[in-house]
Amino acid sequence: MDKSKVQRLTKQRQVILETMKELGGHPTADEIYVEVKKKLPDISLGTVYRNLDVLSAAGFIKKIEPEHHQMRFDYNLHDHYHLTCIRCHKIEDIEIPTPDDPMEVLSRSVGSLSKYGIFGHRLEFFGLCSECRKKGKRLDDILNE
Amino acid sequence: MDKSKVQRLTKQRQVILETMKELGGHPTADEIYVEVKKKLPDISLGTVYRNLDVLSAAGFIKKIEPEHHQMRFDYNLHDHYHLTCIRCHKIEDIEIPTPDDPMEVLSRSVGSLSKYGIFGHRLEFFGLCSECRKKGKRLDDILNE
DNA sequence: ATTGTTGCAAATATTTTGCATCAAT
DNA sequence: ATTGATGCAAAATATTTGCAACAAT
Repeated sequence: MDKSKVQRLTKQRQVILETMKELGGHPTADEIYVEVKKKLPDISLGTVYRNLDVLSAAGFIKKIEPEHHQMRFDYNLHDHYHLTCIRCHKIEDIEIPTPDDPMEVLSRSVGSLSKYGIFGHRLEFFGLCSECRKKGKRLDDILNE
Repeated sequence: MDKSKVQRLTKQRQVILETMKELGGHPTADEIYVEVKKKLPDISLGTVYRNLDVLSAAGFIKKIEPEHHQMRFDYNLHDHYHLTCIRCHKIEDIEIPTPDDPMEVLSRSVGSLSKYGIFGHRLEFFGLCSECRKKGKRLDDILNE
Protein backbone atom coordinates (compact mmCIF):
# COMPACT_ATOMS: atom_id res chain seq x y z
CA MET A 1 0.00 0.00 0.00
CA ASP A 2 1.06 3.52 -0.64
CA LYS A 3 1.85 4.65 2.85
CA SER A 4 3.84 7.52 1.39
CA LYS A 5 0.54 9.23 0.70
CA VAL A 6 0.41 10.26 4.32
CA GLN A 7 2.65 13.26 4.19
CA ARG A 8 2.78 13.97 7.86
CA LEU A 9 2.17 11.44 10.56
CA THR A 10 0.81 13.98 13.00
CA LYS A 11 0.09 13.37 16.65
CA GLN A 12 -3.61 13.09 15.80
CA ARG A 13 -2.96 10.42 13.19
CA GLN A 14 -0.65 8.48 15.45
CA VAL A 15 -3.20 8.48 18.25
CA ILE A 16 -5.98 7.43 15.87
CA LEU A 17 -3.93 4.46 14.68
CA GLU A 18 -2.86 3.53 18.19
CA THR A 19 -6.45 3.77 19.42
CA MET A 20 -7.77 1.67 16.56
CA LYS A 21 -5.21 -0.99 17.38
CA GLU A 22 -6.34 -0.99 20.99
CA LEU A 23 -10.03 -0.94 20.13
CA GLY A 24 -9.88 -3.70 17.55
CA GLY A 25 -13.11 -4.74 15.87
CA HIS A 26 -14.87 -2.40 13.47
CA PRO A 27 -15.42 0.90 15.19
CA THR A 28 -17.33 3.79 13.65
CA ALA A 29 -15.78 7.21 13.24
CA ASP A 30 -17.70 8.40 16.24
CA GLU A 31 -16.53 5.55 18.46
CA ILE A 32 -12.96 6.28 17.45
CA TYR A 33 -13.52 9.97 18.11
CA VAL A 34 -14.75 9.32 21.66
CA GLU A 35 -11.69 7.19 22.49
CA VAL A 36 -9.18 9.48 20.84
CA LYS A 37 -10.68 12.49 22.60
CA LYS A 38 -9.63 10.95 25.94
CA LYS A 39 -6.03 11.28 24.85
CA LEU A 40 -6.34 14.44 22.75
CA PRO A 41 -9.23 16.42 24.23
CA ASP A 42 -9.02 19.15 21.58
CA ILE A 43 -9.38 16.92 18.54
CA SER A 44 -12.46 17.49 16.42
CA LEU A 45 -14.76 15.00 14.78
CA GLY A 46 -13.95 16.53 11.40
CA THR A 47 -10.29 15.75 11.87
CA VAL A 48 -11.10 12.17 12.78
CA TYR A 49 -13.17 11.75 9.63
CA ARG A 50 -10.52 13.38 7.48
CA ASN A 51 -7.76 11.27 8.95
CA LEU A 52 -9.65 8.02 8.73
CA ASP A 53 -9.96 8.82 5.05
CA VAL A 54 -6.30 9.65 4.63
CA LEU A 55 -5.14 6.63 6.62
CA SER A 56 -7.30 4.23 4.66
CA ALA A 57 -6.24 5.73 1.33
CA ALA A 58 -2.67 5.13 2.42
CA GLY A 59 -3.40 1.55 3.45
CA PHE A 60 -2.89 1.83 7.18
CA ILE A 61 -6.45 0.82 7.89
CA LYS A 62 -9.41 -0.42 5.90
CA LYS A 63 -12.65 1.40 5.37
CA ILE A 64 -15.74 -0.77 5.49
CA GLU A 65 -18.31 1.29 3.73
CA PRO A 66 -21.86 0.39 2.83
CA GLU A 67 -22.12 -0.62 -0.84
CA HIS A 68 -24.59 2.13 -1.33
CA HIS A 69 -25.44 4.95 0.99
CA GLN A 70 -29.04 5.42 0.06
CA MET A 71 -31.69 2.86 0.55
CA ARG A 72 -33.02 1.39 -2.63
CA PHE A 73 -36.21 -0.43 -3.42
CA ASP A 74 -36.85 -3.31 -5.74
CA TYR A 75 -40.12 -4.25 -7.41
CA ASN A 76 -38.57 -7.55 -8.54
CA LEU A 77 -39.23 -10.15 -5.86
CA HIS A 78 -37.44 -13.02 -7.59
CA ASP A 79 -34.12 -14.25 -6.20
CA HIS A 80 -31.27 -12.48 -7.86
CA TYR A 81 -27.89 -10.99 -7.17
CA HIS A 82 -26.99 -7.39 -7.50
CA LEU A 83 -24.18 -5.97 -9.52
CA THR A 84 -22.98 -2.55 -8.52
CA CYS A 85 -20.94 -0.26 -10.71
CA ILE A 86 -18.05 1.12 -8.71
CA ARG A 87 -18.14 4.31 -10.70
CA CYS A 88 -21.76 5.33 -11.21
CA HIS A 89 -23.17 3.15 -8.40
CA LYS A 90 -25.92 1.83 -10.62
CA ILE A 91 -27.30 -1.50 -9.44
CA GLU A 92 -28.17 -4.12 -12.04
CA ASP A 93 -29.77 -7.53 -11.59
CA ILE A 94 -27.99 -10.72 -12.46
CA GLU A 95 -29.45 -14.22 -12.45
CA ILE A 96 -26.95 -16.93 -11.60
CA PRO A 97 -27.73 -20.20 -13.42
CA THR A 98 -26.20 -22.85 -11.15
CA PRO A 99 -26.68 -22.05 -7.53
CA ASP A 100 -23.94 -24.29 -6.20
CA ASP A 101 -20.95 -22.86 -8.03
CA PRO A 102 -17.77 -22.07 -6.16
CA MET A 103 -16.99 -18.43 -5.62
CA GLU A 104 -14.36 -18.27 -8.34
CA VAL A 105 -16.71 -19.68 -10.93
CA LEU A 106 -19.35 -17.34 -9.67
CA SER A 107 -17.15 -14.35 -10.20
CA ARG A 108 -16.23 -15.52 -13.67
CA SER A 109 -19.86 -16.17 -14.64
CA VAL A 110 -20.88 -12.79 -13.40
CA GLY A 111 -18.15 -11.30 -15.50
CA SER A 112 -19.20 -13.09 -18.65
CA LEU A 113 -22.95 -12.95 -18.07
CA SER A 114 -22.82 -9.25 -17.57
CA LYS A 115 -20.86 -6.65 -19.41
CA TYR A 116 -19.06 -5.66 -16.28
CA GLY A 117 -15.40 -5.84 -15.53
CA ILE A 118 -15.46 -7.46 -12.14
CA PHE A 119 -13.02 -6.13 -9.61
CA GLY A 120 -14.36 -7.79 -6.56
CA HIS A 121 -17.32 -8.69 -4.50
CA ARG A 122 -18.51 -8.32 -0.99
CA LEU A 123 -19.87 -11.32 0.77
CA GLU A 124 -21.51 -10.61 4.03
CA PHE A 125 -23.26 -13.17 6.19
CA PHE A 126 -26.18 -12.30 8.41
CA GLY A 127 -27.16 -14.07 11.54
CA LEU A 128 -27.71 -13.79 15.24
CA CYS A 129 -24.64 -13.64 17.44
CA SER A 130 -24.51 -15.92 20.47
CA GLU A 131 -25.52 -13.19 22.90
CA CYS A 132 -28.53 -12.24 20.85
CA ARG A 133 -29.47 -15.88 20.38
CA LYS A 134 -29.48 -16.40 24.13
CA LYS A 135 -32.30 -13.93 24.41
CA GLY A 136 -34.25 -16.69 22.71
CA LYS A 137 -36.81 -14.71 20.86
CA ARG A 138 -38.46 -15.89 17.72
CA LEU A 139 -37.17 -14.62 14.40
CA ASP A 140 -40.41 -12.74 13.80
CA ASP A 141 -40.02 -10.78 17.00
CA ILE A 142 -36.45 -9.90 16.18
CA LEU A 143 -37.21 -8.71 12.68
CA ASN A 144 -40.07 -6.59 13.96
CA GLU A 145 -37.93 -4.79 16.52
CA MET B 1 -45.62 -12.54 2.41
CA ASP B 2 -48.08 -10.89 4.71
CA LYS B 3 -49.81 -8.50 2.36
CA SER B 4 -52.63 -8.19 4.90
CA LYS B 5 -50.31 -5.91 6.85
CA VAL B 6 -51.21 -3.11 4.51
CA GLN B 7 -54.49 -2.09 6.01
CA ARG B 8 -55.46 0.40 3.38
CA LEU B 9 -54.26 0.40 -0.17
CA THR B 10 -54.56 4.14 -0.54
CA LYS B 11 -54.19 6.05 -3.76
CA GLN B 12 -50.66 7.03 -2.71
CA ARG B 13 -49.67 3.41 -2.17
CA GLN B 14 -51.23 2.30 -5.43
CA VAL B 15 -49.40 4.99 -7.36
CA ILE B 16 -46.10 4.16 -5.64
CA LEU B 17 -46.45 0.50 -6.62
CA GLU B 18 -47.52 1.33 -10.15
CA THR B 19 -44.65 3.78 -10.54
CA MET B 20 -42.09 1.30 -9.22
CA LYS B 21 -43.34 -1.24 -11.72
CA GLU B 22 -42.89 1.28 -14.52
CA LEU B 23 -39.52 2.47 -13.30
CA GLY B 24 -38.02 -0.96 -12.77
CA GLY B 25 -34.45 -1.16 -11.53
CA HIS B 26 -33.56 -0.11 -8.03
CA PRO B 27 -34.78 3.41 -7.49
CA THR B 28 -34.09 5.43 -4.36
CA ALA B 29 -36.89 6.92 -2.29
CA ASP B 30 -36.19 10.27 -3.83
CA GLU B 31 -36.33 8.99 -7.40
CA ILE B 32 -39.66 7.34 -6.63
CA TYR B 33 -40.88 10.56 -5.02
CA VAL B 34 -40.06 12.61 -8.11
CA GLU B 35 -41.95 10.25 -10.41
CA VAL B 36 -44.92 9.81 -8.11
CA LYS B 37 -45.22 13.56 -7.66
CA LYS B 38 -45.96 13.86 -11.38
CA LYS B 39 -49.14 11.88 -10.79
CA LEU B 40 -49.91 13.06 -7.27
CA PRO B 41 -48.46 16.56 -6.97
CA ASP B 42 -49.44 16.91 -3.32
CA ILE B 43 -47.67 13.81 -2.04
CA SER B 44 -44.88 14.43 0.44
CA LEU B 45 -41.49 12.78 0.69
CA GLY B 46 -42.34 11.60 4.20
CA THR B 47 -45.33 9.69 2.88
CA VAL B 48 -43.18 8.05 0.24
CA TYR B 49 -40.66 6.92 2.84
CA ARG B 50 -43.40 5.70 5.15
CA ASN B 51 -45.16 3.80 2.41
CA LEU B 52 -42.02 2.23 0.99
CA ASP B 53 -41.52 0.88 4.49
CA VAL B 54 -45.04 -0.39 4.80
CA LEU B 55 -45.07 -1.91 1.33
CA SER B 56 -41.80 -3.73 1.86
CA ALA B 57 -42.88 -4.99 5.28
CA ALA B 58 -45.95 -6.38 3.57
CA GLY B 59 -43.90 -8.01 0.82
CA PHE B 60 -45.05 -5.96 -2.15
CA ILE B 61 -41.56 -4.69 -2.80
CA LYS B 62 -38.09 -5.37 -1.47
CA LYS B 63 -35.95 -2.95 0.44
CA ILE B 64 -32.28 -3.03 -0.49
CA GLU B 65 -30.65 -1.43 2.47
CA PRO B 66 -26.96 -1.03 3.20
CA GLU B 67 -25.78 -3.71 5.65
CA HIS B 68 -24.73 -0.99 7.98
CA HIS B 69 -25.56 2.67 7.81
CA GLN B 70 -22.42 4.07 9.33
CA MET B 71 -19.01 3.67 7.87
CA ARG B 72 -16.74 1.42 9.84
CA PHE B 73 -13.00 1.12 9.96
CA ASP B 74 -10.84 -1.94 10.34
CA TYR B 75 -7.31 -2.08 11.68
CA ASN B 76 -7.06 -5.71 10.52
CA LEU B 77 -5.66 -5.73 6.98
CA HIS B 78 -5.74 -9.49 6.49
CA ASP B 79 -8.32 -11.02 4.16
CA HIS B 80 -11.39 -11.98 6.03
CA TYR B 81 -15.14 -12.03 5.77
CA HIS B 82 -17.49 -10.10 7.94
CA LEU B 83 -20.32 -11.52 9.93
CA THR B 84 -23.05 -9.10 10.88
CA CYS B 85 -25.56 -9.67 13.63
CA ILE B 86 -29.02 -8.84 12.35
CA ARG B 87 -30.09 -7.74 15.78
CA CYS B 88 -27.27 -5.72 17.34
CA HIS B 89 -25.44 -4.99 14.06
CA LYS B 90 -22.10 -5.95 15.53
CA ILE B 91 -19.56 -6.99 12.89
CA GLU B 92 -17.26 -9.90 13.65
CA ASP B 93 -14.41 -11.31 11.59
CA ILE B 94 -14.43 -14.81 10.20
CA GLU B 95 -11.57 -16.58 8.43
CA ILE B 96 -12.70 -19.06 5.81
CA PRO B 97 -10.30 -22.01 5.48
CA THR B 98 -10.86 -23.23 1.90
CA PRO B 99 -11.32 -20.38 -0.51
CA ASP B 100 -12.94 -22.38 -3.31
CA ASP B 101 -15.97 -23.78 -1.50
CA PRO B 102 -19.41 -23.53 -3.00
CA MET B 103 -21.77 -21.02 -1.45
CA GLU B 104 -23.77 -23.65 0.39
CA VAL B 105 -20.70 -25.09 2.02
CA LEU B 106 -19.56 -21.58 2.78
CA SER B 107 -22.75 -20.80 4.57
CA ARG B 108 -22.53 -24.00 6.55
CA SER B 109 -18.90 -23.41 7.50
CA VAL B 110 -19.65 -19.90 8.60
CA GLY B 111 -22.43 -21.29 10.74
CA SER B 112 -20.28 -23.90 12.41
CA LEU B 113 -17.09 -21.82 12.60
CA SER B 114 -18.92 -19.02 14.31
CA LYS B 115 -21.53 -19.14 17.00
CA TYR B 116 -24.02 -17.43 14.77
CA GLY B 117 -27.29 -18.75 13.52
CA ILE B 118 -27.00 -17.90 9.85
CA PHE B 119 -30.15 -16.59 8.21
CA GLY B 120 -28.65 -15.39 5.00
CA HIS B 121 -25.94 -13.54 3.25
CA ARG B 122 -25.57 -10.75 0.81
CA LEU B 123 -23.29 -11.23 -2.12
CA GLU B 124 -22.64 -8.14 -4.12
CA PHE B 125 -20.28 -7.93 -7.06
CA PHE B 126 -18.42 -4.78 -7.93
CA GLY B 127 -17.27 -3.76 -11.33
CA LEU B 128 -17.48 -1.24 -14.06
CA CYS B 129 -20.60 -1.22 -16.19
CA SER B 130 -20.18 -1.12 -19.94
CA GLU B 131 -20.86 2.59 -20.20
CA CYS B 132 -18.31 3.42 -17.56
CA ARG B 133 -15.80 1.04 -19.13
CA LYS B 134 -16.13 2.83 -22.44
CA LYS B 135 -14.79 5.94 -20.83
CA GLY B 136 -11.60 3.91 -20.74
CA LYS B 137 -9.88 5.38 -17.78
CA ARG B 138 -7.39 3.49 -15.73
CA LEU B 139 -8.58 1.90 -12.50
CA ASP B 140 -6.43 4.27 -10.50
CA ASP B 141 -8.11 7.30 -12.01
CA ILE B 142 -11.53 5.87 -11.30
CA LEU B 143 -10.80 5.02 -7.71
CA ASN B 144 -9.40 8.49 -7.13
CA GLU B 145 -12.48 10.24 -8.43
C1' DA C 1 7.21 31.26 2.53
C1' DT C 2 4.79 27.48 1.38
C1' DT C 3 2.07 23.68 2.03
C1' DG C 4 -0.34 20.53 4.95
C1' DT C 5 -3.23 20.08 9.01
C1' DT C 6 -6.31 21.41 12.56
C1' DG C 7 -10.58 22.95 15.13
C1' DC C 8 -14.71 24.95 14.60
C1' DA C 9 -18.98 25.75 12.66
C1' DA C 10 -21.96 25.57 9.02
C1' DA C 11 -23.67 22.96 5.27
C1' DT C 12 -25.27 18.74 3.10
C1' DA C 13 -27.82 14.61 2.51
C1' DT C 14 -30.86 11.09 3.86
C1' DT C 15 -34.25 9.44 6.72
C1' DT C 16 -37.39 9.75 10.67
C1' DT C 17 -40.84 11.84 13.55
C1' DG C 18 -44.47 14.91 15.84
C1' DC C 19 -48.55 16.81 14.96
C1' DA C 20 -52.73 18.59 13.32
C1' DT C 21 -55.76 17.45 9.66
C1' DC C 22 -58.09 14.39 6.63
C1' DA C 23 -60.10 9.87 5.07
C1' DA C 24 -62.14 5.53 5.63
C1' DT C 25 -64.72 2.31 7.96
C1' DA D 1 -66.25 7.72 16.75
C1' DT D 2 -62.25 5.46 16.02
C1' DT D 3 -58.30 4.23 13.71
C1' DG D 4 -55.19 4.80 10.02
C1' DA D 5 -52.94 7.85 6.58
C1' DT D 6 -51.37 12.23 4.95
C1' DG D 7 -48.74 16.67 4.34
C1' DC D 8 -45.81 19.61 6.34
C1' DA D 9 -42.07 21.03 8.90
C1' DA D 10 -38.76 20.14 12.20
C1' DA D 11 -35.52 16.93 14.05
C1' DA D 12 -32.14 13.44 13.90
C1' DT D 13 -28.07 11.23 11.96
C1' DA D 14 -23.82 10.86 9.52
C1' DT D 15 -20.61 12.99 6.86
C1' DT D 16 -18.37 16.76 4.30
C1' DT D 17 -16.60 21.29 3.64
C1' DG D 18 -15.06 26.35 3.99
C1' DC D 19 -12.14 28.92 6.45
C1' DA D 20 -9.01 31.15 9.42
C1' DA D 21 -5.42 29.79 12.50
C1' DC D 22 -1.59 26.87 13.32
C1' DA D 23 2.44 23.67 12.43
C1' DA D 24 6.10 21.75 9.91
C1' DT D 25 9.48 21.89 6.60
